[in-house]
Amino acid sequence: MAEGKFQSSRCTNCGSTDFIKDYEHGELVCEKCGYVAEEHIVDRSAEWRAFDEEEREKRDRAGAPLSLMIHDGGLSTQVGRAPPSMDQEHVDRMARWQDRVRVSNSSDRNLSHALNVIMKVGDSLNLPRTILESSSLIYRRALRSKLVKGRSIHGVVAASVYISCKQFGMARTLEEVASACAIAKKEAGRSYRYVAWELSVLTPPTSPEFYVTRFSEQLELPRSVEIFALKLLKMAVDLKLTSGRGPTGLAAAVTYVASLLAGEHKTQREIAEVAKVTEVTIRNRYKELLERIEITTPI
DNA sequence: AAGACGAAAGTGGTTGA
DNA sequence: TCAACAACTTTCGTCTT
Repeated sequence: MAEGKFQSSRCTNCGSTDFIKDYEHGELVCEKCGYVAEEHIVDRSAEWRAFDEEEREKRDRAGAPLSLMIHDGGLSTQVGRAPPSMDQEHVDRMARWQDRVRVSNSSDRNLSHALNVIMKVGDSLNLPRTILESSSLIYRRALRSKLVKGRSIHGVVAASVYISCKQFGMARTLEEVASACAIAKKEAGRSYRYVAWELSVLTPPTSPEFYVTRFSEQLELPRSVEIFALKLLKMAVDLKLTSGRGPTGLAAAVTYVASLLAGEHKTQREIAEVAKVTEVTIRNRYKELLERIEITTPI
């Protein structure tokens, strides 16, 4: 099994046991040397469970992969935890299921259409299959609860995708999801609040740390800078500097400071661009940070 | 000249009466 | 429904490197 490889949590390059997760690419990367220990961990859904012996044993004993039906109805109780994995077999099953319902009644046609949209959105947002499957389950629950009636399919798809991104800690903003669904942010937001409320799905705000990882990657900053930024972020959280603040602005600010102090200087403009916030916001955030934190030179 | 700074006014969303 | 509010944006003049 591919998962087995992942279990040896020692870097084959330098022997370190410290790994960090790259959510953007679903990779497990050695903290010391940057060696990519395992790719596509998100697709295999290994990263959340690989260090949990009990879970792994359970799965080993069960043998076959967990069914798509299992997390149906269980979403509201699974907040913060990743649903079971999905492999090629699941994708095939989903496709077959999609084909099967195509000719049936109106709600099945609606579902079929929505699944197509979800696939496209997932493609343009670079989302792993696990999230797409989870999105489709949320959509299906919304459909069953008659939430789609009188609303646009795209709106409910946006809500479903956004909710499952949040549940998986996948850093995607509402704006990005909305634009992938070709709808306005306002409509996506309305739809998201409605669906989340009606389905009683708890969605904690996306943690800034997921954005830090993503921005560092997009800016091609070295791993050390990202790690430093995460440390700064933790300080900010501990100092309660984060409440009420947008996660992207915060992530942008710590990324900026980290890049500065690590001698890998990026301009406020560059960071503002990938973070989709303004330079002013970056300045305001990091000013607050510098007022409260004694910066010691990193590395 | 580019980057950073910060003041001031404007925007869109939330909250609470 | 409306006003107050906080976070954020836009714009722009000024300072720094």
